[in-house]
Amino acid sequence: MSTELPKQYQPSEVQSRWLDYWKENGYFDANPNPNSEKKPHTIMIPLPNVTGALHMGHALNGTLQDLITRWRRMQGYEALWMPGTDHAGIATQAVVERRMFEEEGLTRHDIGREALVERIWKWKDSYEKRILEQLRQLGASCDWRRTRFTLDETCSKAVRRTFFRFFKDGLIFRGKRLVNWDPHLQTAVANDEVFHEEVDGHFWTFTYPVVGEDGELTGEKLAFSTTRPETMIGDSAVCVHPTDERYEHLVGLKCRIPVTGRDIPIIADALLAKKELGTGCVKVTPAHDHNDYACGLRYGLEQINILNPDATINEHGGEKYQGLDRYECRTKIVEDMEALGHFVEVEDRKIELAHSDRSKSPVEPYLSDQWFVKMDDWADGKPGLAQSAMDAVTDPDGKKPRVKFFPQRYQRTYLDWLGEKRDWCISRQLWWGHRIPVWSKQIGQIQIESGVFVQNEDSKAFAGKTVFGFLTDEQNENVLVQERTDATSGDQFRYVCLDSDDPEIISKLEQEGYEQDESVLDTWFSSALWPHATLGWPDTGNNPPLADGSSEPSTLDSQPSAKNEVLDYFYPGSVLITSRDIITLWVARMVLTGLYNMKDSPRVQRGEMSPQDMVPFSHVHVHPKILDGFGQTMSKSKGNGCDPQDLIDRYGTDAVRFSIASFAGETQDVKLPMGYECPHCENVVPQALDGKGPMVKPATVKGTLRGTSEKVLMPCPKCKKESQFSTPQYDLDPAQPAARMVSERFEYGRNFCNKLWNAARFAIMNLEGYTPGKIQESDLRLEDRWVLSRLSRVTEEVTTLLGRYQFDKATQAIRDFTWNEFCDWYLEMIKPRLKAEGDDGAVSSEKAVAQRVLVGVLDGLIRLLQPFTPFICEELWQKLKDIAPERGLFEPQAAAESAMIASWPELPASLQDANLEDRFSRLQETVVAVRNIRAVYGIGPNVPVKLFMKCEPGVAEELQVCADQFENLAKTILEAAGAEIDRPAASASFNLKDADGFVPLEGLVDVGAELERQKKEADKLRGFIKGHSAKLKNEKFVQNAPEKVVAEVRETLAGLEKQLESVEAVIAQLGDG
RNA sequence: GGACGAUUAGCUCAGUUGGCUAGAGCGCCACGUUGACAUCGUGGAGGUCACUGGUUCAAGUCCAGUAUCGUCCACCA
Repeated sequence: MSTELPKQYQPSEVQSRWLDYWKENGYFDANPNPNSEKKPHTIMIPLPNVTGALHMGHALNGTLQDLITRWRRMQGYEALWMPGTDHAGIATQAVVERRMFEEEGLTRHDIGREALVERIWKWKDSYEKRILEQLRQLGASCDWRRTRFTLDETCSKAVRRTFFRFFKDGLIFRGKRLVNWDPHLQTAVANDEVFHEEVDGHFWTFTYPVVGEDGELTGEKLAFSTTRPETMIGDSAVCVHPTDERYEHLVGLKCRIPVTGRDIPIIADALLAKKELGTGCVKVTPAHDHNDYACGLRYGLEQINILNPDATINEHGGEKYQGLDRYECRTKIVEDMEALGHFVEVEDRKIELAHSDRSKSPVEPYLSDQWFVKMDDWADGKPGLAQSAMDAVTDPDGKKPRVKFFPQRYQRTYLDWLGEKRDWCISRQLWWGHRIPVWSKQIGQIQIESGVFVQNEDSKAFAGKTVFGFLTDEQNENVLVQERTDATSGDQFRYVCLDSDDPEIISKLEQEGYEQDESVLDTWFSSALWPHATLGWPDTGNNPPLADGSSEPSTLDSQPSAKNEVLDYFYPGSVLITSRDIITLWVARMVLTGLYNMKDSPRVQRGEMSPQDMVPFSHVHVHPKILDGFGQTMSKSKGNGCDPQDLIDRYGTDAVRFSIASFAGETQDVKLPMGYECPHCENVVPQALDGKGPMVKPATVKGTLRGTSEKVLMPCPKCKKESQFSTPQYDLDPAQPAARMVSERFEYGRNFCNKLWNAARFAIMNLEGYTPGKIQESDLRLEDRWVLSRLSRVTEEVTTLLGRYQFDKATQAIRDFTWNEFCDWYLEMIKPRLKAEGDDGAVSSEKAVAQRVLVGVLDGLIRLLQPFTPFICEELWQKLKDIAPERGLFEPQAAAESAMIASWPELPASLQDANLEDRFSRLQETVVAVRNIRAVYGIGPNVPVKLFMKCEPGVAEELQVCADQFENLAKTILEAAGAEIDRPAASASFNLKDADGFVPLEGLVDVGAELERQKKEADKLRGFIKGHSAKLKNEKFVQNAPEKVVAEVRETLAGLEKQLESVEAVIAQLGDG
């Protein structure tokens, strides 16, 4: 039989083979299994955006999810890891629009809604494919059959139903919101598409005349400052601080805007006005400033929009200003104010002005109509959506919290944000996304008295918005009709909300003059539904279709009633693994929509679960972020990202996974110094800070990547030859040489895999003649018992650590065991037995035992490692199966078909033997001490030395038992051990806690050097002794410290003194010559 | 501005409820390639635990403050 394994682990050969094997065998698939002992374990992927390829953050996120999924699967759970991608409205549309503009000079208005959406679908198809492939390459054991996309039919149904339910429950309202308006492109831009730039501006101070209670000017003037005088047209108030004595007497009066003649109230608001700033008085323009808007809501101020979409002044400017550009208007107003005698002064000032990323032109805060979901509680005190999600974490009923954060500190982020209960603006003026399922037409108009709101019983919930009437179309349960009046314009509308995409209903509506809302829903609206939508909700009568469109066969043939078994079985989910930046936007919303939508699901109706328990996951693990070598977030705009594929190709998937897991601790983000390896000369060019080195600095304009496909070629600083520099932002041109990313930190994982590989290689080479058989306790040697004790302990530890999501510690525990215990000691110690020949060349009985324990331990180790490094484990598992298909500790059993479906190791705790481990460390310390002496005196490893040990008889006996190991591990003959031993002449010595060792080195020992060495040792001991005895002399310590601690110090001190005594004796002898 | 986190060896990080001599990996130095592994082995050097106070018998660990760095959120008349 050939057991030839290459000397080095070759990941690329192994990886594709096992990916196919796992897939063919359906090992990743998870199916409802309610009638078996198996329990479900559900993880929903934090759906990656189809904006671009995956980066290192995804690699970390994916590795951890796969680790947990594989672990739980081995533990016997029906483990589902649900994959899928997010349409990512703004980001994706922006990238496609930008590319289209740069390559073809086209804007979306040139090609129209339908054509743009079609183009984005094509983009989505290509990137979704790439993303899923990247995940596969990482070894992700997702149930790929169930892959979902937020715009697919299953998810769309969930979106429509949720919106409809919200609408019906009065949770959806229409309101105004200030958006960042790009007048050039005539579109709203998201916050992250806005950059701030300092521009030269002016800071004017003007006055408004005060109007008395009789409506006449009092002669007093109120001074204020502004950088945007044109917004005067839209002022609704002037605001001062409530405790500002200068203005106290004016609050409640009005003042007049000189250029329009309109009177506005003088109000006092502590949040808006700051006494010490400027004149202490500020004008309030709710429709054109974010702070003023909030103030306007607090005081019920009129919101006056003064701009047309192209940023010219609208009808509110009156004859004088209407039609002027906002900047022309600014000049005009300044002139007019001056002419009217209300100008005080002007100074030049640098102003931080918001600019649109796309058009690079200034954006204006612009009041627009938007849809909202109410987050606040109900007027009657019934908890609203936000409160329900908070309760799931804080557990007000004193039961177990239903959602728990790991690490716990992150629950604060979640609670603080939800606690604000801010209404959720769900509409976006985009074309890529779920269209808002509401059709409307205007049915009239009523006059609304300026500045006064029409109040009704929902006033708290709908502050600033008004609801009139609520009709339901009784013939269609999926049609809701509502009539509402716009609180600012007085326009009356009838809205029709549909939970249907039935073209017949829609065309009927449109015939009657109804138009569908142009906006689409916020991306987070659909991703909030991810945990239940992917499982087929709201369809509770059928299993969700699989990704290829086929339907999943029922697993419950006996059950005649149709039901959605998938949703029933896998919801509520188990754990969400994500990064901290979406705790609010995503995690919080998944909890609240999950509770809301699932509160009346079949399991609740059947009484199996309470509505409060229908949370999407019971654990949230928040993992660290990946940073570059300078501690900066990796981002597109900085160009410092890394495609995980570079690392996978270079180090192997398992190495990348293992390294990543070892980085994932509870506190620190992961700093990854990276470099680019020149394909010509292999020189590694370190990644430099933004713009200061050979880092790929993608062509940027004002801080943002131009998402073009242009290839950047850069010369290597050493060999001067050009190559592409890899980045996740570009697809590498295969025709050009590429400098791909490397990072020393991944050698950790690569080296570990290689070590494991070689340990297994050694085992396999020594398993010739292996026969399965029961391992008798009495046949076990010291090292066997020790390795089993250690394996049992480590297994327990890793299991606990994974349960707490402490991946760094789990990784370290496994590595330490594998390398420093299994390889360094156990394998070394069993070599003699493996070499022992039996009679007639047959396998000797001691060899047979060694083989059985070895293969049993290796088997356990591979299983322990499978979730971390699945590929190498599968490879070794299969190799091991060829030579030892039946194996195991104590009782041999047939090995599982695949490592990934083998059971998670559980070793009896009775194997753990602290006393034996202590004895073993004495052996280790002795061996190390002898090796040390060899190193110090330059005695080669093959020159035999003798060892004398002075110690208690009991210790001596234990040393004698493992005497053969001294020879094996240190080429050392234990000549004698016991209390009566004296230091042989011309020997080097060492001392342990309970023994002194002497190695006679006739002719080899340099007395002077040895004396030096021992003196140094004595000094070290004296230092420790001083510290310890000082403690004991301190009465307060002896009085106050726990007895146990005092006793420990005494014991240690005694030991140290004894050791010092031995060393001093040696020194005395050496001194004598 | 608010919240959270970090600051320990040249680098990247561990360090449990305060308690024996503060650890690991990489890098460095010396030695070592005939049988698992040079992606290796053996041995070694290397730390004023950011700073200043405080609590305590005892502080890397707890408290207060300072400095620097980072993340998220809010915002910048």
